[in-house]
Amino acid sequence: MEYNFREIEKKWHQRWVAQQTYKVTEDPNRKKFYVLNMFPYPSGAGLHVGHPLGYIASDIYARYKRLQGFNVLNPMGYDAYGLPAEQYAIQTGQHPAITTEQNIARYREQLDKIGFSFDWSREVRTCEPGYYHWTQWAFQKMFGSFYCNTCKSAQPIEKLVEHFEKEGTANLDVAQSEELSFTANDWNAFDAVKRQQVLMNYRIAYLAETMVNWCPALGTVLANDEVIDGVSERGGFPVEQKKMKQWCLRVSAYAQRLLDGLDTIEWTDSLKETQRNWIGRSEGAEIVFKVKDSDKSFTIFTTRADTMFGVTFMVLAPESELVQELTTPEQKAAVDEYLAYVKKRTERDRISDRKVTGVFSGSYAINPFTGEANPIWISEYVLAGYGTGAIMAVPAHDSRDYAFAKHFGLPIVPLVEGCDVSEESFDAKEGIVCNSPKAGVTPYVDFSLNGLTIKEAIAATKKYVREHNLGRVKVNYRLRDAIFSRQRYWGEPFPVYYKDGMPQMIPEACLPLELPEVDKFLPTETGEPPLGNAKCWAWDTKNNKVVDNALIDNTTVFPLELNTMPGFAGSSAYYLRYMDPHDDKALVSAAADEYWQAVDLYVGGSEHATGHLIYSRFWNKFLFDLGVSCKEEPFQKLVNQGMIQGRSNFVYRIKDSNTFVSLGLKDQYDTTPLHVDVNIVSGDVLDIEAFKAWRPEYATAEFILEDGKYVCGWAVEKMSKSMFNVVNPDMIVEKFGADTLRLYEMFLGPVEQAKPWDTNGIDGSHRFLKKFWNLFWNKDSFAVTDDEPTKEEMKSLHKLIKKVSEDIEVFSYNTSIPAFMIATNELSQLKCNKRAVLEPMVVLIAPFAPHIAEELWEALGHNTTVCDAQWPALDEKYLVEDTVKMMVAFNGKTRFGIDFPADADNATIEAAARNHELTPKYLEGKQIVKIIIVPKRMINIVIK
RNA sequence: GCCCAGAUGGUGGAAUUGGUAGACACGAGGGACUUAAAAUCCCUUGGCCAGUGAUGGCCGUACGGGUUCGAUUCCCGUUCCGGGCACCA
Repeated sequence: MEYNFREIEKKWHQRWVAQQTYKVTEDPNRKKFYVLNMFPYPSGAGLHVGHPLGYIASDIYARYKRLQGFNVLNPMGYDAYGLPAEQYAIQTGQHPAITTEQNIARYREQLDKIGFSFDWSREVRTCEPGYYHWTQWAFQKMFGSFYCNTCKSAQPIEKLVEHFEKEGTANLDVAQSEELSFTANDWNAFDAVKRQQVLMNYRIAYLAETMVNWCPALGTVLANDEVIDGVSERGGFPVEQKKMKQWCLRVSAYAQRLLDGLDTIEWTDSLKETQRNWIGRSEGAEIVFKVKDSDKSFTIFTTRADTMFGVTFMVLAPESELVQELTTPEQKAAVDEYLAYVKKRTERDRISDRKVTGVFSGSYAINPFTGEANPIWISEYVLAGYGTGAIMAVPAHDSRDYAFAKHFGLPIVPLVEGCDVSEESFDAKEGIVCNSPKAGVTPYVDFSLNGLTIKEAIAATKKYVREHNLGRVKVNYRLRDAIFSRQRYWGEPFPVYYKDGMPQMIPEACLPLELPEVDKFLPTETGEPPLGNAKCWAWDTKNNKVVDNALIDNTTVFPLELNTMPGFAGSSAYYLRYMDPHDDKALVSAAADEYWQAVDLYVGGSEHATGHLIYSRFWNKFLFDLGVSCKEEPFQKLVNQGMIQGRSNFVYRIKDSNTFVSLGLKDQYDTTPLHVDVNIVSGDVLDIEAFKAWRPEYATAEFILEDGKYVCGWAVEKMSKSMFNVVNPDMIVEKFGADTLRLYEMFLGPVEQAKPWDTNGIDGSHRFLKKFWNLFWNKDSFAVTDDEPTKEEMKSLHKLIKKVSEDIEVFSYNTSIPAFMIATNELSQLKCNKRAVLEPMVVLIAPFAPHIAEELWEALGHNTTVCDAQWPALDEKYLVEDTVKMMVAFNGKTRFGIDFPADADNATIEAAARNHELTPKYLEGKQIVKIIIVPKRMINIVIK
């Protein structure tokens, strides 16, 4: 019987569906295991061979865990909201829901061919009301919560109101946008609108006028992680800074917990490092500087409190509110001119040319340590969004301050013994402090830092600042709050209406608030987001329903929010929804959450390090505070699959001709390399007829061949349509079968590593499956017998059990596949066709190649699927060797191995080594100095 | 600039974590079967040198040092590639 993969795979796909083989239910009697892939955005291009890599890797793990007796949750769904469907809608008028539906159908068709063990009954789509119900619900909960720094958790906003009623802002330690100060009496005197405004300062989901990354080409704002080098991540359009009223999530409140949580999870060091950088914790001090000849003062943030005696000027961010306050009338014209200049510059300009620019404000600040008056400058190198938007400049020990001081001729005072600041600043945090005044010399401070190390000096200064009320010790984070509004159509609508200009939540019982229909997907003529085109988009508070805009009276019927939520909203808690996907009472029931806990193994690309993987952790921590999720960290172990790159092929056209020259001869001509479709190239040899047919202009092409062949050049590039290097998994499945594809993708290299796709090697994997098949079949008869296997055959099997079990645990599939090949070859040479060996082999290969495993399992006479089999147990006794080969080395040079009984002791080995008849050649005229025996490995004989 | 991870044949990659470097696969070369092709099977395949030959010798894991009886593996320095952060005070 031949290995007919087409029939086998078709048969088992049908049977798996019919028998619901992969449906899972909570079962308290079985241990659970939750495997998850980052769900895909269903793009119009369909899957290429790179996409399934992570799915295959995790599917192998899921199947393995199941064979080990775990109740495995391995779901799949779609991150269905996204820009491409919306842009397609703008161009063609086709509703994004239709585009998305079509793309999902195509994805599903492609995924089904590869034989995954997904429980499709748990599929989620972020764009379905039953799903985004809970996205909206979570948003409302965030709106109704504030973050308490003392109890380190989110709390209902009502608690904060209670606090205000009793003591105003006294004794308040909470996360907030600005530090407000009012009494209980003040609060009680505020009207409803004012109270709402105040509460906005504390809510975890809040509306605020903020500087946003505005992308005019896309017509929307973007989050920081969606902007790369000053251009949009999608499309590469320029991004500018703009002040807009936006929904924000107070992610920054969770900065410390996001940082601490990293120590409790099994992620790669590099990914944790990326998140630590992104969170950007820095410990320092906030110090208050008084303005000279004024009652004003302002606060700066520094991590180098030890450099107080080296401050020679101050700098404000151009966007800082202090700029208007501190600019003197004489300097106003110059400052205004500078501000206009800064405003013109985009984020990209700032990054590309780092010119030293700035202007003097006219004011001076008094250094609280020395009493010196330092000029206050304004410069774009100070960022408004970090710290307090103002710094003290210490040019001797900060390279940016140094460049500024040199450019504007400001003084530079070094503070570290032996440092040379004539050419550049001394930024290192190592050395002994000098140049601080002797104790008692200034009327301002009564201590000196001279002689301390920098670290000691920082600590001493902080202590002094705290004790003398000059400021406070402060931890700052680079992590900013997430902008949560997008001016788009194809996203979750906010369950929010506006009354007196203040947002109100629609009642929880009325969720989900469904996305309305619009005639046009573009922004309105007045510049409002696409939802401004909706005719029926107003909230009737009497009847609690969406009604026609014409009914808006602002007494009972109010306008609804026109923005929608960003892409990360729907993907932030989807792993919880998979636990209980059809629950219409809760995001996830307590029982389901209690059973599945959190994702045990999460597989996906590292490109989500500062996006989805931060937002999800934040979102989950919030739900944890609410008691919805029982685990604080959502993803216990995370594996980043490497990207599969394309391997492009090139042909070389001789300039101004239609003649193409083969790779080896191209240097003799003046040629232009052109991408050629990799599907008409095999082993870098061009199929000339297919090439001529590929494009009309090549129909008359001529070729200069080498050895009768046209050899193409190649390069590794991103897999993309424009480079003609996209390899479609359907074609591979059609030609070789899904099992071959699965095996080959895993064999290609370590899962975590980026690697180019090269279809050429796939034959090897396919051949292996045929050999494996042929262990069971002899021509057309099933050849498996019940004979007793030999020890040697059992050894082959148990070596394999050991290797494969160990490899799967550490995701090292690329080395277990060779182990299968070796075992198959050994058994094939031994002509082993015994059930006791072959049956466990089928179970071992089932995670990797499930279709062939099912077929053979059935042929072995089982009437259950191989998925319900037991992972074979390792019996070490078959691996114990009778003899051990010890390597013998003379002065470190390895010469040969000698077999010893496995239980030989060192004395026996040493005696044998001394007397061994194989050694005289090396011992002639030499003397043994010592013999070192490395247990079970090596006898090292030192001779003289 | 700072942080993280790497560098092994023609190619993808192994190496029990300090013990015979190059498993396995691709590609290449040779052979068997065949009228032929496909398919299948077998042999060779890091480099250099010696030998008719079995075989033997030397070099070899980016580069330069070090530790060790012994280093792809550990330590120090250099170069190069990839990733993250970046006027973050």
